[in-house]
Amino acid sequence: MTIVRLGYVAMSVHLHNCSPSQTMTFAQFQKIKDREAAIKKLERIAVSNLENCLRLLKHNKAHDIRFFRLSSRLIPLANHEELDDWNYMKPLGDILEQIAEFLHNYPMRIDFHPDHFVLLNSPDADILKMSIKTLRMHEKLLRGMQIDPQHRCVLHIGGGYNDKEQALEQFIHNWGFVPIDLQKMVMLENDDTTFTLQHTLYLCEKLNVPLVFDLHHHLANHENEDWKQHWGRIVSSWQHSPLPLKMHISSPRSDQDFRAHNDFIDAQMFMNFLNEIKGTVEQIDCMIEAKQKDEALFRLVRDLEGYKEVEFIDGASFYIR
DNA sequence: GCCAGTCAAGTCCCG
DNA sequence: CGGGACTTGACTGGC
Repeated sequence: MTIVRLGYVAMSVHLHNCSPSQTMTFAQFQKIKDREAAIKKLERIAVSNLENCLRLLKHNKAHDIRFFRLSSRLIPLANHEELDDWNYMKPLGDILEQIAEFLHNYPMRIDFHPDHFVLLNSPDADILKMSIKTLRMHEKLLRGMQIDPQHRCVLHIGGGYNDKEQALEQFIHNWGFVPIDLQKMVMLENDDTTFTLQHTLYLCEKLNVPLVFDLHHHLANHENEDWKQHWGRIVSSWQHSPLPLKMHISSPRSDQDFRAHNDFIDAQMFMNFLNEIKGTVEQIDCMIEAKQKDEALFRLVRDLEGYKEVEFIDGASFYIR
């Protein structure tokens, strides 16, 4: 028997005017002559994004959802080199406190997936530096929400740079330059174009990092490997984590456009997977990555109600026997 | 009010 | 080596 908990990504198709990713580009920023006023505008956007996050968390509570990925675009231009003097955390104290209080009363697994330009294996020192800076922003936000930062940021390994083996070694080299507290935040995910499950396992085992298995990516990018042969290693990568094993679940948009995310999740595909792994872990948290966001989660729940081996605990988690 | 184009970022592909 | 595609959601500008 295994407990399965479902989550979704960053925004809701049901909540209107509730984007947690409102933004301002650097070009727009520069057009505002009064720099102080421009920074004030950035701060208003960031506060609004976090207020919308709180609305989303309340929406999650109303639907029993206890697993959620926050947008990584909460603070526009937070890491821009021209805004180094801006203390972006200063105006966020109050709203972060409100989120912390909400999460204290309704515990939820919160994590981040920093954008794909956070590259810890870059051979370019400036890109590595910027990546570490972005991880630091995530760490500050987690602290502000009073969330233990351990294993909250899922990253891809990074670029292939014409030599994957070398690129993996570069990751290990660069890891030494990542502060220990930021190392602890990281989880690694197999990607759909470059680094396969085996590549990712190699790094995860070497660096003691949990592996977030993305089944869809694996199907799009593998070298004759069967994920089932490696499942035990995936589970083991979580043995020192305070959090349950985490996965990404998505369905292909079409055979022609296989890598793109579908609006919804194919329930039969998901059940086939769960039937393979049930009993191997106590609990598994599945992040639903679908274009229709929370609606895809709700539809999946409805579809799963038809399976006899599924017994629902609440609106977003169930036992599978 | 809608649709097409633009904006961020770094990688990768093509010529 | 340079330009364009890729990806994603938000936003801007034209009509």
